[in-house]
Amino acid sequence: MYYSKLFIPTLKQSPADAEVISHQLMVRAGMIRQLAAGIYSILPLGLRVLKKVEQIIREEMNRIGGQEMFLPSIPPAELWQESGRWELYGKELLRLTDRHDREFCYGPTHEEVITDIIRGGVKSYRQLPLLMYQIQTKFRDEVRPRFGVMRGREFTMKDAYSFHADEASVLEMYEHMKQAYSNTFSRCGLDFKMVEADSGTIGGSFSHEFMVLADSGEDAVAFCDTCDYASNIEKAASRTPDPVTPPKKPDPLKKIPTPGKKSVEEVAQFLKVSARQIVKTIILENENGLVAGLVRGDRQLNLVKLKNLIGCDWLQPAPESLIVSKTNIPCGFIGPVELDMKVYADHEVAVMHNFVTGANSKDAHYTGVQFERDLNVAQMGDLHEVQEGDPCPKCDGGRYRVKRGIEVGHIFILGTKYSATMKAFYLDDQGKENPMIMGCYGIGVGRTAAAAIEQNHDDKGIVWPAPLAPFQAVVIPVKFDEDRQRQASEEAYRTLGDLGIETLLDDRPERLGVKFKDAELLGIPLQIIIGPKNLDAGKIELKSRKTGVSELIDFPDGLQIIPERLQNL
RNA sequence: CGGGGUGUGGCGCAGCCUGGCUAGCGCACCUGCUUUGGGAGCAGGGGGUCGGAGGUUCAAAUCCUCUCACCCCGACCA
Repeated sequence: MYYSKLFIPTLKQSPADAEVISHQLMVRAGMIRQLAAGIYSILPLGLRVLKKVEQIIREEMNRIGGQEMFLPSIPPAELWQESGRWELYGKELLRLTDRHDREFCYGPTHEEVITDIIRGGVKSYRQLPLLMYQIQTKFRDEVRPRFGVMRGREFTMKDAYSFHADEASVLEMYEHMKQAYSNTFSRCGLDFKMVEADSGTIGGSFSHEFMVLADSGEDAVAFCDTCDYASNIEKAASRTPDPVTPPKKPDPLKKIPTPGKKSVEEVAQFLKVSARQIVKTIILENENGLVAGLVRGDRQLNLVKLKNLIGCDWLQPAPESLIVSKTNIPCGFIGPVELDMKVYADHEVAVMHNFVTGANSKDAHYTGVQFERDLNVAQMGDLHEVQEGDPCPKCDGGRYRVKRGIEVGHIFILGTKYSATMKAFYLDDQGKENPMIMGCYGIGVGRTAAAAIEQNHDDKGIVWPAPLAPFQAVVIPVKFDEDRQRQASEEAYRTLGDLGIETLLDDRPERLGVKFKDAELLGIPLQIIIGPKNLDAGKIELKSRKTGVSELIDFPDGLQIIPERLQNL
């Protein structure tokens, strides 16, 4: 395409409200424009990239037997009431009312709709398994949209759903999905990790996230430096600590005045002990009231782990006002000894002796606390968040590393959660009715593109992996209005087109520097520079965006090597 | 939802505290001349309800009240 005919509004300066690099560059490169919080217009150049991502996803979904379809973006409330999510989903679900006062929502995900269709069309185990998918606009009324298309409210998502007659079948599909997702993100040129993820109430280890490693990621990924164990930090298991031989004569419980010393650091300094000798007591609130979580002083409590251990519906830090009104103990001095609520202890705490805790009264702490003797613990488990350097739970000698990640894909097995409540039943070979077993699998299309930029950019702009680039090559004449250069440029443009290369011809009457800057900002993998001196010698210049290395090639025959060059980008 | 911040041509900003004359600067845009292998120079030009509403005042971008939008920091998610 001819650059002068396209709408590519590039900017020299970043918009003030763009925080992360991918957002800045997508705006500067003329790919997107913001319309409202978390709502973006996708401009032609941006759409070309999204279509590339979509096409890769399509090919990988089709390869494992996925069937593409397109579901309504605005489903009626009844389906959601039937599944129970009309109430459960909360404010993130954008609710709409039509002229007849009927309720609808803008679909944030489509389990209900697809389950409704499948239950009407599938009656026999012979029709299973099925894998259905769509690529469609979703809307989630996020509390805090940010980072451009990385966390928009309106966004494009590939969502897939599978239906099975038995567990083995869904597990097999799950493995296919892992492969398809790995292929997809590899083909997008991304450095990613497949990690175990919290599967919430569904249980089992059947949930994986695909994380693109990038400093701007909103999630943390913990992975072993030796074996292949990797997990979202929310779920990353810690190694069970070795038992510690108790001292022959344990210290007695002693109440020590610690005026004004609230934090672990303050108490440790004041009592001249290490943070590892202190036990932190964190008060949380769930549907049944207050509970306490215990972790070592140098650890952070992992809320997801504790929630899973308790098995409650929700769990959050209790506000200080609530704690004080219920317990009459000021924050900073709470401890597990004779605390009037259920106490859950991290397994590291269980092997401690002679430790320090709050004394449940203002300006005082206990020393010489003994786990067995002094505490009444409801349950113990792995409750702390792992840190860089912690031992790997799966292999000997391995150490955890922790990095930031962007969640671009998530797969999990749903089981019969929707099929049971929505009565999606099939008849098995005994003629018996069973709920179908389901899996669901999502990829954020725009987020994948943004993640690609986070991983592939430099101070000049985007450096697209060739498979995602809006154009694979750009022909840059030094002066387009000079006859010989124009003819050579157009010939190069045609030749590349014949070779199946998507090419941009920069025919604008701009100075060369401007054309270079734009080509670099846009991140087009290969530049073909056509100038008078090189033409005299029958040559043109081929320059790589990524390496900045340029070489002279014969014109026009040398153009034939370009498809091969692109293979390696 | 809590806490903080910002709204001034398409983009980035100054002006506001201490009201005052035609609202200014850089980039971008239009015209002309010169220039032309790394974001050109000169000259001329177009474009702004100063987020919105109300108020104070002889006079409001500036002060007051209300309101809307957007951004940033904390619990959810592709």
